[in-house]
Amino acid sequence: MQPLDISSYLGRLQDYYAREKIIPSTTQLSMLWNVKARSWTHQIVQRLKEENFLENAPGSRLRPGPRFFERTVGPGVRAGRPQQTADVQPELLRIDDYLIEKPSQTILFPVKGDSMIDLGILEGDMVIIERSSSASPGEVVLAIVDNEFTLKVLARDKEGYYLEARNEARSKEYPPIRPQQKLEIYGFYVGLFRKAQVPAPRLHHPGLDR
Amino acid sequence: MQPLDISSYLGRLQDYYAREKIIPSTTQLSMLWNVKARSWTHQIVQRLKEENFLENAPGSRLRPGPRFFERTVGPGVRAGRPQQTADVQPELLRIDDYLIEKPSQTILFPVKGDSMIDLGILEGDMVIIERSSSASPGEVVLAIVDNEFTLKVLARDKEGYYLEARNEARSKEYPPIRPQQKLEIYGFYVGLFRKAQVPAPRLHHPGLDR
DNA sequence: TATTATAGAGAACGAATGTTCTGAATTCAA
DNA sequence: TTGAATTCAGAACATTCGTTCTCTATAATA
Repeated sequence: MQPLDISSYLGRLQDYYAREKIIPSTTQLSMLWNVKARSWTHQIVQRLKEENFLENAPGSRLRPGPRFFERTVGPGVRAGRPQQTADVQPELLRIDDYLIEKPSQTILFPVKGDSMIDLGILEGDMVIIERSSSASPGEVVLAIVDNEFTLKVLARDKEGYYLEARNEARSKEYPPIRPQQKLEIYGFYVGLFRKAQVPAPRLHHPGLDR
Repeated sequence: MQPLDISSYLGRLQDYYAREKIIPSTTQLSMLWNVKARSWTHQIVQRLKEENFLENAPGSRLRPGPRFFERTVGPGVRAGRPQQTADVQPELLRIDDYLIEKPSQTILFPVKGDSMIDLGILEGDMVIIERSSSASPGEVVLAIVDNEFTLKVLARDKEGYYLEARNEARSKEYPPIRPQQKLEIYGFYVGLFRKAQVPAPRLHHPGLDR
């Protein structure tokens, strides 16, 4: 029921917001969208508000609405190609919602070292930690050992709780950690995210290069 | 050199921003700060800009500056921990900002298989793909081979472009893929995120359990 | 006490803002 | 071909905007 194709306007605005972190005024939106009349820009904004991509902040300014940060999810990377013709409603996902359940108790930590490489946790990754002073064996936890944060798997045997690394290839370098007195748990691992490091730009590649 | 104690103003503004996700106008800032004169509000804003807590967005509006999201870690939490007093704890909602530069050209794909495990890309991860029909050798790309999406490393030799897996342990199962005719690139990998699978809940663990 | 910098108020102004109204051009089904 | 949406443009308006200027309090300093 939206005869006006709003998606191209929304896309431009989303890209703008990613750069500038602000929703501009109607006047500037007109320039961004190449719309001559502010009244028409206003109209488009109304549609975007109806669809919850935008909403009014105090002072009648605009801010991103609940759906503004939705990202489309494609099919599994080994499944078939997406059906172009069939108008399948694309699945949408908000990364933040997906990853974080309790924002107030969630903290991000950059990963150092390769002790958890077998779980696909690499140096430079950001792990998402939910604060908790307790955990169960088998969970990945952020513990405080010797005044340092360390991410390990919580384990337990007859002697009590201890911490295990997950790096089979270099297991000798990461022996189990048994706390001298008490084992302090800072939180448990709920997820991670990673920004690909840009490969060194290789110029002069005609053809397939970007 | 700042005789004016700016921190209380900043604090009110930070709280406001956490609620409303927007930096208000001078007029509304005056109300928020209980300042009668917009000129004085303007002055305070200038100081905040000098200290990089605020900055000007296009259209002479305000947006958070680089230091706006600094949070002071409470002394109780610190207690000799390896952390500075002031740490930049990014807003959790900004994971999306961190990962995605061009929202309109970005699509998420769930990963199936373990062909890229050496790069820490596991089954069940969500990879972030930026659309592009070209790429450079060495980049991780989402290509279309035999009508299927596949995530591989783009490589090139004298015979042309081909795709490589990254799974040393099972390299025989993932031989290089040489396209029969043309190699279609769908986009390139810019990052990923992962939700930890919850371990089977083990009940009745007194003490350390949650 | 006299001086001076800081903290705050008030008025004023042009520019930009959000919004509304009217009216064309275009599309599209009846 | 008629008529109705839809899409866009232009003008208009009251309000708010950021900014600047001048003018008091207050506090600290000499």
